[in-house]
Amino acid sequence: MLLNKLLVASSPDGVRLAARIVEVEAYRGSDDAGSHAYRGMTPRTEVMFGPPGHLYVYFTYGMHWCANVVAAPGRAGDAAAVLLRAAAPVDGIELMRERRVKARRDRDLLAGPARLCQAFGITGVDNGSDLGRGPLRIVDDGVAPPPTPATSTRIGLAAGRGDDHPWRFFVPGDPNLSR
DNA sequence: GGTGTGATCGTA
DNA sequence: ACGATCACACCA
Repeated sequence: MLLNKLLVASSPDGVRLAARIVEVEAYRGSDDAGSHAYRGMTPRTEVMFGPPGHLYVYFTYGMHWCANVVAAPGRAGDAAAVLLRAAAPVDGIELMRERRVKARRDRDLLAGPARLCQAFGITGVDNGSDLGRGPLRIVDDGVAPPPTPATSTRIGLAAGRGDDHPWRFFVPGDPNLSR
């Protein structure tokens, strides 16, 4: 359960960035038509088939990066990942504002998978990085997950492409959720 | 608050 | 040809 865990990054200039994860989506593999891994492993999705706890980063719409945490698949040889969709700023808000000039208010800094990557400086060079060892980490600082996480269908999927699975999970009422 | 549209390019 | 999106314009 990633909800309410802390995403932490130390930028090159030593600034600590931290944000509390408030919205995620689960993606599976061969049984999930909405997943990049649906049609098996490709160069792009290789990391998704690898060890859990690593970062799967992909490029989409010709301009955006999005980041997933690789998870343990239901069956060996299959794939699973959790897309980081939104987070609440905790530390390093100044740097986040510099990287997200278009954000009108602070709750827009991390409210969306590509926005989150922009604020944290996550790009393709981070693909495959180990979240337990690298400059990007996910930390449990003792804040419990919401007792009853809210759920919905996943966002941005075409009809019939797994869009009916209720695999979006979020902290109910959090102001930093994606649109 | 909501809806609609263009941007921009790697992937299959 | 299309996408696990965003920003902006416009309407309410």
